[in-house]
Amino acid sequence: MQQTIKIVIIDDHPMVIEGISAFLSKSDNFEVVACFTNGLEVLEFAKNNPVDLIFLDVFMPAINGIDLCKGIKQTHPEIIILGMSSQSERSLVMQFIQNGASGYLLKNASKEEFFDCIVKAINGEIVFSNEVKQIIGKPEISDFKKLPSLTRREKEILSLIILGKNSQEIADSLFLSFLTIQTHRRNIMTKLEVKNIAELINVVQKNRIL
Amino acid sequence: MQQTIKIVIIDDHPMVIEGISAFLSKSDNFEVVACFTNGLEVLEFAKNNPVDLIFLDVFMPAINGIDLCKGIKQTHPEIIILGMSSQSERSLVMQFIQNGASGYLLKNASKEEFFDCIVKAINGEIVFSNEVKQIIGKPEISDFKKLPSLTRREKEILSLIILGKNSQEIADSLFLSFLTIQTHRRNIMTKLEVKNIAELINVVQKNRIL
DNA sequence: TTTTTTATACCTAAAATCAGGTAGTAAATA
DNA sequence: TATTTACTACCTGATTTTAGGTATAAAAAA
Repeated sequence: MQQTIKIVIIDDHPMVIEGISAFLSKSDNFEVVACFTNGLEVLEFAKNNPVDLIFLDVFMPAINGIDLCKGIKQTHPEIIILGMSSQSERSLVMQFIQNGASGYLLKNASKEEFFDCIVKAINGEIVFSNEVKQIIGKPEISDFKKLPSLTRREKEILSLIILGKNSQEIADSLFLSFLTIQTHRRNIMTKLEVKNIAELINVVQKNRIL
Repeated sequence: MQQTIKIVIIDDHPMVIEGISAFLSKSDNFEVVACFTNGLEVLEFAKNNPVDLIFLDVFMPAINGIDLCKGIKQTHPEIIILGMSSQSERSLVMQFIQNGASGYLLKNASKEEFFDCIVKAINGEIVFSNEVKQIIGKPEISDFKKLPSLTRREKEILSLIILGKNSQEIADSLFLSFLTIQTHRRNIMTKLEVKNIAELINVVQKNRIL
């Protein structure tokens, strides 16, 4: 008989914490040793306490789940991390795995999926809940292109475009020439390979640029 | 001593159901009589079983929470409905209340907020979790304008615009004249009071048109 | 130090949107 | 039945975006 698996849950929703805890308490193999609604606290906790596995909500107000995953893995590479979110994009899941996570679950996963994923992840597998499997099973062409990086100025202008400002308004508010804005605008759209504002907004939202 | 309050939970996330159930089981006053991940089943259940209060997730894959709320209230006006979601917009909460809901909670609400809201809602109050109170406390001008209704054709064209199609592409795919699309386009933008595509997309997403 | 990136600015021209108008037919509603 | 709404289509003109080019100075990176 092996030891219990020590689990930490990080989610800004108390009810989700309560829900996962309730799930896991039904098995003697799992022990929830800590829960945090603020992601950063886990780093302190892990220094002083053994942790086997972390459930990590990807969308939290204070810190980005992807960055937190990276941070945890840097100081505690032995901890298994499973990402969670309500909806998901293929590219997001991939980014997460690339930052050291061992798997990704959608929050609509069943109890069985949770159990199954924990066990497999502990054994070194990369695991996904069923719906995530479907998502990552349908790769889009766009997923293979690595995202171009926008400069600070480009992001600044992009955010104003998305708010609905036209080039002249952006020029006025940034004290730049209208023509400069046109240039940046063209560079942004060329980089992101879109041909109009609607596509631009779609790409930005899908890939969480900004 | 009054009877227990019979509660139904509707959410497509098993873990959220588990979480709320765990919350509520800590008080003898509450009894979770049923849970559904598919919203429509509740209508059938309510025909044959007494229900005092329903927790209703607003965003579910099959049916829209707002419409479901309306549907439940039509056949069972005596049932208290509390809406839930992870994030929220003022206009959404308002729509929900207008459709007969007795309150709205964000899913990051604490156990205490849940208890408090249930009791007050049962006593006839309209209740909001703390964060929702903040949201609805900051009314925007746009919230006071009631949403104009778009026709079926307009919605169809709107969805294509948002996908990034231009007028000619939309005309081709719907077998209509380019000029007809221009007219619909103008009508849509006039109705929603926006002056370009970016603003259009913002309004559509904010108000969950489509 | 040389090269590349970033930010700036201008020119021209095509394409698309935005904004105003009118108008006929069919369907739904009062 | 009369009226309104929805859908269709066209005309004109102004504005804006899209797309191609070039170019310079400063900053950052190799």
